[in-house]
Amino acid sequence: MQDHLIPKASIQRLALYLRQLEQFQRSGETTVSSSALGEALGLTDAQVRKDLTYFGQFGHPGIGYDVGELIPSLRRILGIDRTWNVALVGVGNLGMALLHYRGFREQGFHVVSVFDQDPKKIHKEVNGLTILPIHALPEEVRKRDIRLGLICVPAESAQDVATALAEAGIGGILNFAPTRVAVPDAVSLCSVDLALELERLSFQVVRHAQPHVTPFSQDGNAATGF
Amino acid sequence: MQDHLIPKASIQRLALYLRQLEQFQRSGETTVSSSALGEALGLTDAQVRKDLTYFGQFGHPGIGYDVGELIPSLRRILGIDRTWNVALVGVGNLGMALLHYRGFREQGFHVVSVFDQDPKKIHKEVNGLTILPIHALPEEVRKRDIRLGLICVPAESAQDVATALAEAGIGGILNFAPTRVAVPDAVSLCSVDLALELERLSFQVVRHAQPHVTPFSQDGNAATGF
DNA sequence: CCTTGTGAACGACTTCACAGCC
DNA sequence: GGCTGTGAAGTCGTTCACAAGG
Repeated sequence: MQDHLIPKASIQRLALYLRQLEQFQRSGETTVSSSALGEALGLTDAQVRKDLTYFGQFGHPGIGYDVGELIPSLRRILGIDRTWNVALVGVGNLGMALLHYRGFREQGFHVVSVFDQDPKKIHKEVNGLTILPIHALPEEVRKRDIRLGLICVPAESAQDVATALAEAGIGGILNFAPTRVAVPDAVSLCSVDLALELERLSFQVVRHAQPHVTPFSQDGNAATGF
Repeated sequence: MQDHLIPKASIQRLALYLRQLEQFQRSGETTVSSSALGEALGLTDAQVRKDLTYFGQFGHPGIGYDVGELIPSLRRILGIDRTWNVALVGVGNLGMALLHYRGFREQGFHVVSVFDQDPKKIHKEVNGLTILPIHALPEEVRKRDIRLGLICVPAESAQDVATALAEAGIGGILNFAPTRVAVPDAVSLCSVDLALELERLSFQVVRHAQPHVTPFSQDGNAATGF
């Protein structure tokens, strides 16, 4: 409804809260206060409360937040209360790694199709999946109900792949190629540039600098005064 | 000098500018205006100028920025006008991938030592490097002048590894484990949580939402009206 | 006592708009 | 005409501080 009044930064932190709540749950906590949650993540209590109230009224005054109640709520809001079928394009070093990475499947993201343009790789098997040529994308997306795509190709081909994914009707793209790609409005886009992260780290070290102590170079610094 | 007046967001964009400038250089451009640079990255011209002037006076009024002049300046500022020796801890799927990832070496980051705690892996060779036990860290760091560490272990061991790296005297850590780690002030920290990125993407798709069109889930959206 | 939820105050970042220079 | 560098204005996000509830 009033989506766009929600600060992007707050949205970014949602998944972070979920992570931490799951950790609290494993430790046997049944209830958590905004200050406990904030402290664990390097955020203020006010920040936590404000963020959460953008998405609903989850707290119980005098008590805090019920862990077993908040976790499913956040999962539903994030859209991960179900599984997502994912296509992976580019079976190089990085693509191969992501294909084997367990963290994705644990969160309900299933890589169900892999693509590459190298004729030497096409039709080979990796991790139980047959590598397909890019032109098979539209059909696979339809047949397997694929909603997300991972771009793991070199920078030069990233835009072409993004366009192909968009035309195949994908909903969102996670781009690992070290370049900016443009997509139609109907497609959501996130990017992770691994070398870029190291460069930022390098800068911090050179400056003897203080860090942002957070997932995603986002934020949530606490013990550090930059 | 007056480091901390520089917005963190501007610092984050520095490496982005460098990327784009290198692309312009490959296309044969010798000079670039703030608006051209901004457009390519989804930023306003004013933003670009303001960001760059935090670090020096690089522009030529009436002309723009000299590509061949700005690139080395940015590289020096970022601290990547030389190579960095890097230690990688955790040779699982992700660690293995990052070890083979060319993007790091291309930017001057050399993985020179790899560590794991699994006795079955120790002393095996990967990519020309012998896997060492964690307790060999301090000596390796000293002998090989290692300044940066990559944490590619599961969440449970991430904090221990971070502590070990810090104690070995490393300058900066790039954490890929899906958990928050604490480090002493003397150590810089960046984190990349791959599954978290997918969760954020999932949210955007579910909301039919608009994206941040940028590296690093940071920012720089342009053609998209969130 | 303990907590949450929230307007109001504050601070940080971005954009505007123009002076100065090529 | 072109462009950059920069104070001033504006916008956005965070923190404060307190009313209301357990």
